[in-house]
Amino acid sequence: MLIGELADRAGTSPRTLRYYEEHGLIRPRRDANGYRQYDDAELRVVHEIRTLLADGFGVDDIKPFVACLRAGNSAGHVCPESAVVLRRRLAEVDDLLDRLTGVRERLQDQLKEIRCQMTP
Amino acid sequence: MLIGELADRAGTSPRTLRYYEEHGLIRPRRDANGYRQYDDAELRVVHEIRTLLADGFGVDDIKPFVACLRAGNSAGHVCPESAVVLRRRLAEVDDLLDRLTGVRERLQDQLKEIRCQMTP
DNA sequence: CCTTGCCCTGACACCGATGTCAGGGCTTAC
DNA sequence: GTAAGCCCTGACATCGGTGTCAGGGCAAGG
Repeated sequence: MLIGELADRAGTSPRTLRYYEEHGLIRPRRDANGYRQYDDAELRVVHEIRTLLADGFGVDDIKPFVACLRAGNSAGHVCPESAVVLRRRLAEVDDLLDRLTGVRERLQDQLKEIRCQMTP
Repeated sequence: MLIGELADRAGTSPRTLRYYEEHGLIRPRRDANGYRQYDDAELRVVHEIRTLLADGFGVDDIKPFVACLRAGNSAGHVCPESAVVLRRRLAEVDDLLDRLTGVRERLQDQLKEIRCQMTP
């Protein structure tokens, strides 16, 4: 499978796949051409990568998940190295949720204050 | 008051104050030197700016708040123009909270799955 | 032969608030 | 006169995933 086909099947672009490769997430073989050649299993890997990115992981965080999948596991998150990253990200998300909740309260208070001023 | 003093009092840097000016948030007078000259009221404005930035507003969003303060109001958020921005940001924050909550659930599920595998 | 369509590499653009550096001017104190 | 410390402008760097363009190769079909 060439890069364009994999990109289509994964719902992304060749540019993006080359970026993942540049960061060590995928390692396609090369045809005599120099063209990247992917086998079907890579589709699964790319899906894993994109799901994790969508959940706010960085490319470097994702490496353990990919390694875990490549090692034959049924999912990328069932390895201890992945768990470390999962826990770190969970802490970040909790932090973010706390701060956003605070922001939300301040916003609501300020909006409330406007309405009160309008009916003095 | 010169820029360095205002920066110190506001807990920020001259660079940052020049950036706010560049984006139309503050307009200091100039000494014969060319040096920026700020009066005390600007400290209040800078605090407002920094609070809003910390709550995730962009510099453009902040303009109505500053205008509201300058118009003699007790706070930057008590004007209808500010309310529009407040409501928009509140919607953004709600969106973000929803998505982060989803992420958090996925993370917890995956962590749970690891523990289950360890005690089969 | 020429076109079309895919592939390759390398590089710049984006967004937004801030840091930082270069190169130069003013004021004050020694 | 000179050193220190503030000020000025202008410009590039940051972070991260992606778009996009330039310049060039390869393959298949007319």
